[in-house]
Amino acid sequence: MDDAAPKTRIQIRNRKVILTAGLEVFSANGFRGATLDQIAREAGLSKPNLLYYFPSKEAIYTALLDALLDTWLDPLRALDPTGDPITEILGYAQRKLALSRDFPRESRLFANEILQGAPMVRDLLKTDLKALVDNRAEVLQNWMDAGLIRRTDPVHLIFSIWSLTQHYADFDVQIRAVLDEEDPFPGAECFLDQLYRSLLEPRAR
Amino acid sequence: MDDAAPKTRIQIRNRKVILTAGLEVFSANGFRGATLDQIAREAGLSKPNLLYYFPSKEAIYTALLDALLDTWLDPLRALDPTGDPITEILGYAQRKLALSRDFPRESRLFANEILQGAPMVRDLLKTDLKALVDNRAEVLQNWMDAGLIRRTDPVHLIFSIWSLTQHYADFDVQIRAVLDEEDPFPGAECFLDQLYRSLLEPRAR
DNA sequence: TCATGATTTGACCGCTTGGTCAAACTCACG
DNA sequence: CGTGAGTTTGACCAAGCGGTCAAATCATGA
Repeated sequence: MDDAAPKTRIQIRNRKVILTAGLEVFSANGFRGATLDQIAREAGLSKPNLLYYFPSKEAIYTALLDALLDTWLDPLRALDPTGDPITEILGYAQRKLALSRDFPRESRLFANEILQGAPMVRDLLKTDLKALVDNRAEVLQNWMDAGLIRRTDPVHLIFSIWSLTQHYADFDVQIRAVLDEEDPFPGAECFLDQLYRSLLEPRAR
Repeated sequence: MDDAAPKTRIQIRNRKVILTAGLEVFSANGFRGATLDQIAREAGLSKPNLLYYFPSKEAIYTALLDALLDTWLDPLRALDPTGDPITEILGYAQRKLALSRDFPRESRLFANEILQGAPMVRDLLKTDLKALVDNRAEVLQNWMDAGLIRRTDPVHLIFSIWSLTQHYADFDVQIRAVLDEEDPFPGAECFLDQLYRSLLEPRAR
């Protein structure tokens, strides 16, 4: 954003510590709900010390969001137009689900931001994200036109993968309250596989 | 909660006005992010006047959540064990989607609460919600055992309907940023129908 | 060793927060 | 009209908020 490359080892370490603490606190409380005191306590630093490494609360938040958005969309970018369609789409869903399992706080940070109207990233959604989705929807459309997968709305298909996978991170509390098992992810993997296979595999005629 | 039946017309009207304003503000900012001043402004009342009708900020919030939870789960309760399975499940998904279309703020209020760890409703989830889901999962399981729909995990099936339908309310900003059309709901209806038909309709053998 | 820049912090500031309270106002009803 | 319960609000409070600053401490290389 505004910060050039950090120099000393201490800077690198402390910026990392602060971002980790910020992720913890922002993802659990949203931007407005989080406080610098909470983040400072979580990071084991004093409040003025936070503001020595980041110019403001908002700077910590946007640094997190910026880093997040890239890695978050990588699985979608990785979808290979020359690969086997069903394998590619199922693989995408599984990679996205793995992100929810391994980085639930990142998922909740993003969910909080969108839920509250995406004040910081709305423009990026309309440009970068829209361009990526339009592009990948075209890949899906080509597969459908070639009869390799059944016809359906490609954009809603992408939405459904986002929704179903992120749900297991964002609504974690609800899922664990309802489910008997400890770990919902094996069941989720299996269900998603079955769901998208049913939807996409061309029927014998 | 603590309040008995309101008496005068003014009380009925103002409690309603406050709850409407509270819904607007809480759903857009979460509990911690919302302020009484915002709610008072939205309601057209003074801040001390809010606290004449509700004992605290939290009381407004929990009153909203309590009212919400009931209506939110009605479509699931309405699932008829004696009806046609596919019609019932598709109907449930469509009714839930209609809730997202017609009451997006309620959906976002709930999403905020869950996302932030469900501090106010966690116990209800573990008792009431779990009981309801267990019960409806049994209905689904019976349909599967009878061969009326294909076998799949009934609880993950319910999760998927929640996830896919609420997504259109909770991630509204993202969807509108990506989608070309104004109104995502006709496309969503169609997609969900196709998705669950593919998953559930028994295959010819 | 010292000097210099990087790092850390206690004290503080102006503002917002949820909430209180006494005083004022409104209104139905005898 | 009057009177008492119901309603409204300006002024206020203590706590918490994001952020500042000067002074203290630390680290490092000459």
